[in-house]
Amino acid sequence: MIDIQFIRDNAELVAEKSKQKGYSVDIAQLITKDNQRRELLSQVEALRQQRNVLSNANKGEKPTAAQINSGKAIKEKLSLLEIELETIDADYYKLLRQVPNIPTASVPVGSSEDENVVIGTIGAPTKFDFEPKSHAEIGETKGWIDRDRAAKIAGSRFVYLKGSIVQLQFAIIQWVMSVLTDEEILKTIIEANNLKVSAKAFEPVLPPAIVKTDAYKATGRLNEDEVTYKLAGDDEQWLNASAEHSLCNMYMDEILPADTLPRRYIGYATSFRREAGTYGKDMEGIIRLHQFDKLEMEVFSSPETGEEEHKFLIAIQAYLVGKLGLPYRLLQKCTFDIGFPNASGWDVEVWVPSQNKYRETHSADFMTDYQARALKTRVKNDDGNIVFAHTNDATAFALGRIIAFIIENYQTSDGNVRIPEVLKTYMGGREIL
RNA sequence: GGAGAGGUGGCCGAGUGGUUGAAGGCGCUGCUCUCGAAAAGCAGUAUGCCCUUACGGGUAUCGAGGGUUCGAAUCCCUCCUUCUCCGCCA
Repeated sequence: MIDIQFIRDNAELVAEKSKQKGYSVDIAQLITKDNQRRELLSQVEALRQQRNVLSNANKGEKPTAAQINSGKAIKEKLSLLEIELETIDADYYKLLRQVPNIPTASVPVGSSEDENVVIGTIGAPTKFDFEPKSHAEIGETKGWIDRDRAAKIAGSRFVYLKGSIVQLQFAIIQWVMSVLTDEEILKTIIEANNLKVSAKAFEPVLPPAIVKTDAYKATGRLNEDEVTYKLAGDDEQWLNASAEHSLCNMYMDEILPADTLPRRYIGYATSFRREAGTYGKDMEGIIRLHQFDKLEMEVFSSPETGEEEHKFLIAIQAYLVGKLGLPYRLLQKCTFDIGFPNASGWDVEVWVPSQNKYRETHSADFMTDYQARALKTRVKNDDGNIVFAHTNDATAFALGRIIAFIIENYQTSDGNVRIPEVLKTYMGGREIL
């Protein structure tokens, strides 16, 4: 949610920025409801005051009939106004929640994903002196990916992953954990990118794979129609569509002392997505499945360091992909593409030989205080002031997809796949998958 | 899954219908005392929202939501959750 006071003071700006993100919001209507709400609220509170005065007047003694009658009169008036307030409240919050976050100044304005800006291209597209195969082809030949039997057991868009690539997945996990918990490595990334953040290590987390409705809604990421699976029965519970969805709400309704920030987490979770309406090349192999494993970074920080943490997470993503030896490019997403709760968003796209183009593997999302306001995650400063925290999340690796792209970029003419240098120690020193 | 007992402020803990936003203790902050510290004494110490330039005032919150009542932390209902025992299991 956005600060209502900010909307009152900057109605036109908010309307304009919402439009740039591709959302139409009736700010005028929101302001009207806000005024009505406050008017009614003061009436209700005045009545409640009368009620409190009356009931405090004769503590310990029996009230007179007259007192009871006037109490009853207040109660009747109050209940009518309270119902009215409830209705306006609902309208007000519904409108308020429709207002997306305001992009930061550096976000390019654009009206489609074509207007995302390529900030840098690192490494050249992999060259082969043979016709490269798709990861799906290689995976099937090697017996690494079995979609047919998974379809029989689980349905479409599930797989059995088998053999070496399973070990590869665990090698990636081990490597990422070792990088993100090593303050010396973090320091080198910070210095190389001229960032003003602490080198505090990330804490590894295995978060719940299931999220309750209220907690999920507060993240702003619950998408019932296209993404999120609801558990059967009466339980108000959903399957996690990303580790982020049970990480970002970890401190829901809490106030964090400023000197404990930033709090950085590296979460690992199996993620589930409906993927309604997707089609085409991405359906091949393991690029887009209903179930995949993901390493996700999440950072809670003070407002002062939120944007710098965002840059830090992007720098870490670049470090990780670079160390893996994959050709990639860095994309700053335009206003249209950054997403509803985002103030800024960047993607990493890795070169995919079989598709002859770069495909998204990572995204970094900076929410300013937008998500924290809905979650009521706050920071208590040393001077006692309380403000909303800033939240950042960023992919460390979406494992299915990154494995697919490693396979494609590291394939050899004899049909094998080399193991990236940084992962060899986690694969028993082997050279070939 | 079954049975029982709980959920009160940063923490412990009192409180079963009327100055209880909440005793008392701990912790924390400030002041007094001291060369300094400790001890002691005094004062302060939750969060949201509304009004207010400010000082301040109002209102709500005792796990969450609803109900009863002139009046609810206290009574009733539903849900969530913690602990203990049993069952089952990795």
